[in-house]
Amino acid sequence: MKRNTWQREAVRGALDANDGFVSAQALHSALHSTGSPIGLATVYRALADLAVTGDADSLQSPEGESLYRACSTNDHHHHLICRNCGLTVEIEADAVETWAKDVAAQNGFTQAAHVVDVFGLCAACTAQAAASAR
Amino acid sequence: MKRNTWQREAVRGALDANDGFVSAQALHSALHSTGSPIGLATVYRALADLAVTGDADSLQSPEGESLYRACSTNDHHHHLICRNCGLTVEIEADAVETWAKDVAAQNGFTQAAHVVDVFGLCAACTAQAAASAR
DNA sequence: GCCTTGCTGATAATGATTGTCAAAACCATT
DNA sequence: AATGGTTTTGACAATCATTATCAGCAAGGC
Ligand SMILES: [Zn+2]
Ligand SMILES: [Zn+2]
Ligand SMILES: [Zn+2]
Ligand SMILES: [Zn+2]
Repeated sequence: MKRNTWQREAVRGALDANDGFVSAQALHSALHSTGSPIGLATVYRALADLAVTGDADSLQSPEGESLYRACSTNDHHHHLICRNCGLTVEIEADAVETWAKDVAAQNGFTQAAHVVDVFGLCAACTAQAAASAR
Repeated sequence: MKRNTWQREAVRGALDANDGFVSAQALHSALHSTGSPIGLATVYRALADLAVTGDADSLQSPEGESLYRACSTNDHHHHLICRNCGLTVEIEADAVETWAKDVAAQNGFTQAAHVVDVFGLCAACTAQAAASAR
């Protein structure tokens, strides 16, 4: 049976407190900075559990790191992510869903899954970059 | 100036000989099995170069490993990949291109890039899986 | 409160990738 | 073809994220 521990709650809470996608390491650091003595391995385990149950979304950063986020819905959706500050916008794209399904079927593929993420610079970071370049 | 070495050619050749996406480690093993004494670090460097120049496509496997492939075109495109045997189909999706651009612009994002990959089981692997399950 | 058993955390282990740097290979020039 | 400045290579160490271990702790049913 699955038990309830304060550690699991702490990780869930830390995820909720973060707006963008964060790594397990970053979340562990954040928890430590608030005085929590939670272990790193436990953070990894909790995040993996949350991802399995659908309570957290996960994706691979372009650098190959696993990032997690507590999204507002557990329905299938995608993300628009600022590569500078991590600001994340949840996006739905029925057109992309059907396209992915169709392209797989047309090529004889089954059990299709897809990875669709958009990375860019948010308006604030764009302005900041322009200012510092001046 | 960039020099031409047999190592670079060997990596390019090994990539061409492989139909699907392969990891640097796998490519190094493949080269070794043919008797090539090329070093692992060199394979990593060559692949990084090929990716920068656009001669190779790269993506992150769902497990976070960097995979490379020599595609038939250096134009922007995406991939449908068999997660069992690695069979890869190059796919174009103008609809997805415009969608990605639009969704970024509508949210004030600039310098947008996107990651779009479809993973599944190819027809052959699907049949094989069905047979072994019987 | 007791007991069973899942959970935690310090630490070691793993595995991919990158850094180091002396030796070897390129290549324009002589 | 030999020379020399520069780049590239490769063996190895170093990093870094993630996972495995495993003894001790604690959640929850009794
Ligand atoms: Zn931003
Ligand atoms: Zn989708
Ligand atoms: Zn296949
Ligand atoms: Zn595209």
